[in-house]
Amino acid sequence: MKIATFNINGIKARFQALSDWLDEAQPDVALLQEIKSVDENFPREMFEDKGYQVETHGQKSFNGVAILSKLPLEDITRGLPGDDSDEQARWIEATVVGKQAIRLCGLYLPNGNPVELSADGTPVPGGKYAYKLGWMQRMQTRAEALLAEEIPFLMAGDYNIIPQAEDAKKPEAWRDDALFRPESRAAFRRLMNLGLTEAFRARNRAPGQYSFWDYQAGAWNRDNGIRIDHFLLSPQCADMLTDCQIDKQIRGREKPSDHVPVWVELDN
DNA sequence: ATGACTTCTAGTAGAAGA
Repeated sequence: MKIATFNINGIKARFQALSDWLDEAQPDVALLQEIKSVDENFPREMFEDKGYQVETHGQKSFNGVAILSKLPLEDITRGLPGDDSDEQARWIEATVVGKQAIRLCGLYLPNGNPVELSADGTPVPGGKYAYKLGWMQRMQTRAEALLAEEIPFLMAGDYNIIPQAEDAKKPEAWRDDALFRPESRAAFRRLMNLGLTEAFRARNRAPGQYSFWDYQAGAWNRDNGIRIDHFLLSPQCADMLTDCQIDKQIRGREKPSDHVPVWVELDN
């Protein structure tokens, strides 16, 4: 089963590019982020015509996640548990039913900039960086609950985390950024230290492998990128991993997203 | 260089992204 994640940066602006990529890459499942659309305006028929079941968790203007699947989806839930006051659409779960069922978590982790710190160095409560770290703590709690079930699951999407210096062309430029600060990377490590496998690094140790290039300052032409779109696999899911790749060439096309798809192949 | 691009919503600028 081929499962992909793709931050499309707006479904209206990316419809053609997404459609073309689906036709070529033929993922069984696509986890989408930043659909920037309410559920009613998502062009679901266009994907249903390609054979996908479409489940969205949308929001006006910003954020929004979705799952497209050629295999049946069950037990769909929307929103990351742990804070009923959080209205941002960044999390969707479903169980994809193949030979073995896999619980899918599609996520759009908060960016976290600008970083605002109190005098004691802790994030200012109510600020964007505090929201990011709090969101990651809720994600940790959700991962612990799923691990306790001992089922195959994965958490994939735009993490807005640069895990290591080798995941950025210019790591020094990101030192104080919410994507690379020690607190952000530590929270990502805490997830991995639960026993989750980062699929790309399990298959490829090469530096300079990126999934995002800024629109500005010729970042793509200079290969000035960062790797921030990730798959974390539960132990039972990691057993099935046979491949993980980044569809880098997509970034050089007409009217691209600033992210490219990342995908795993699972033998399930 | 509190910038460059691109998206969204709104309605001619502004917010947000990373």
